[in-house]
Amino acid sequence: MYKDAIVTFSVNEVIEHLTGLIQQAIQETGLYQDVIELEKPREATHGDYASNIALKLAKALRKPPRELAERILQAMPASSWVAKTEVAGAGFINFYLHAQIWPQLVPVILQQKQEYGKNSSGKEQSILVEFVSANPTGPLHVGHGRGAAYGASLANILDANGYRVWREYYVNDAGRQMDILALSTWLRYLECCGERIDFPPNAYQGTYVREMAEAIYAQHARQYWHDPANFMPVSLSAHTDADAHLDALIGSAKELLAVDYVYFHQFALNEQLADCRQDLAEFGVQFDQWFSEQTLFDSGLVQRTLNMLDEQGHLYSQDGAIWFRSTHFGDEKDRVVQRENGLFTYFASDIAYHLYKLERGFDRLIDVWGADHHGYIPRVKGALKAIGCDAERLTVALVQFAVLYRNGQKAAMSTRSGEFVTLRELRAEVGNDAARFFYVLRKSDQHLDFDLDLAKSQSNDNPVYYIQYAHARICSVLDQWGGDTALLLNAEAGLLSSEHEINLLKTLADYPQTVSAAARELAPHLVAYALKEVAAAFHACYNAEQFLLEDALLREARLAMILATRTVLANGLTLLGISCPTYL
RNA sequence: GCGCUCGUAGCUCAGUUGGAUAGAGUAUCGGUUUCCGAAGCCGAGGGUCACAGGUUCGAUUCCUGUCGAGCGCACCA
Repeated sequence: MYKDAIVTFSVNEVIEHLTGLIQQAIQETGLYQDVIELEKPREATHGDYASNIALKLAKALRKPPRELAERILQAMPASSWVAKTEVAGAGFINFYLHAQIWPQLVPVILQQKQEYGKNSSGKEQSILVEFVSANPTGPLHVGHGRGAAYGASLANILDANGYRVWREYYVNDAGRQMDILALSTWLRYLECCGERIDFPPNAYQGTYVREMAEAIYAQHARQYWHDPANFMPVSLSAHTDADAHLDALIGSAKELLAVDYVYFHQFALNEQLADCRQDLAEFGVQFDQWFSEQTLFDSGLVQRTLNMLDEQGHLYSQDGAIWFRSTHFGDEKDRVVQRENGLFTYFASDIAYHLYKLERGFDRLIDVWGADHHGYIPRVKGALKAIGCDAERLTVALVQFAVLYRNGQKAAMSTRSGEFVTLRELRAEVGNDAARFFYVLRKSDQHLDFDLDLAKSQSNDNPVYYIQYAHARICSVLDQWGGDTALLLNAEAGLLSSEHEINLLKTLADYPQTVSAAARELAPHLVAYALKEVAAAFHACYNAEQFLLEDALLREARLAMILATRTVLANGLTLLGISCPTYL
């Protein structure tokens, strides 16, 4: 019986117990309040938990809150968990718990191990998290890195909350940007052939394009050569529209190369996708599926989606294009789905993509987008509504771009110009762990100032080491002890009673609530902050108490406590995709 | 011009159904190791929560306005 009590002990239980006490007291006094709130006071001097119930009731009853609080307290049944109650401040009821309830948590954590902190609130609902989804037209940069770190951590957190999570990367392999990349590669290839090319300024400038061209030239020599005079008769002049010029070049390339154009297109796509995949894998970011935009066209789904919209009367023609009447669904203007030249817009395939996500049976969709796409939300949700889907099932999580600072100045970031810091460079400089942690330490919708010089020169000051150091310290102590950690499950945790010990145990007790809050708010940064709290409580305890004592009972109790601490640190770091080193 | 997101300590940021004396890191200053890892711990100073109104027992939090910042307003993705 005692054993059962141990196994189920949690903060949830404590909170339910306390709200139950309040509930009983309220009924006893003949009052009524449907929702009973319990909060953790900021100040330790305000108890372990506090209720504002009297303040809430005061308004309706037109009585002084302190007087109501006193009445409620009088009627409250006694509890073996509660050491003291008091009325404080404007009319708060503060609860002070017996410190001895917290050590009960230690064997719970030691038993649950990597399961500690998880819950089943997701009820096996399936949820698709789409993130990164950068165009495969060049290396990932540090802005993509933030979306990757956020999305991957979020997916892990949702998984820990009992959702069935599907991680997906949407590959934009069908659009104009890919054509520009294919063209860029071919032009660089012609340079390899010895031609002098007037390389368009709005084509991809990065050195990786040259590298692809060189690889193709090394393998196929002049097989794809064509005389530039045949397709670049006039260079770009002031009165020419740059985009039109680029499109004309793409058209010429397709005409001259014919099927060989597909080779360049595919080569560039495969190359960049492979690079991207490897980069993310090294960053600890894995996907269940890389979803090709092209397949939406090949399967006819885009056309079918537009037909659905058309049948409902949501499409119309104007100026030679076909428009979706998104203004009927909350958007500020109507949007083109098929251009005058017959090509579908990105929006058209995106509607099809979102429809298909729902058709695949996912209960919920989360899109992780760069915050610069926020204006895009109303039209996607509007389109879902228009084809009869529940747009509420889609949540768009916006991630602000990381703003880079180099030499105290904002660093330019443009894929086209090739002036950007890649994710790979960042990882090499500060390490995967520091990068992952730094990315999710901020609320995702906040701008992130990423000082490269600071990150590079003082990577040891990164807060991730504070947490990893706590983990390593524990490993070190347990290692010096040398005993069998499995035996610590039977330790007399009840011997833990010092202020530092209790404080540490409370941070461990809070961890499951953090995991569920992080899922509810789609906020991995909550986990990062909670881990800092755990580490801080541990470091303080470490400096105040000795672990490797002569007294076997107390020694094992404390070792059990730090083993539990290590478990929580490891569980949290794992959610954030950060390693748990045994030494630093 | 319109829309979205923001404005918290010198700096970078937490603070979530509105709660008590607004917190942490960093930087600055002062302590701390014959002892399990000092990448640690303990302490000090540092604030008109951009500004002005409003809602109420109570506002950093909700509403309105002003100022300031970023982003968006394509037959690009």
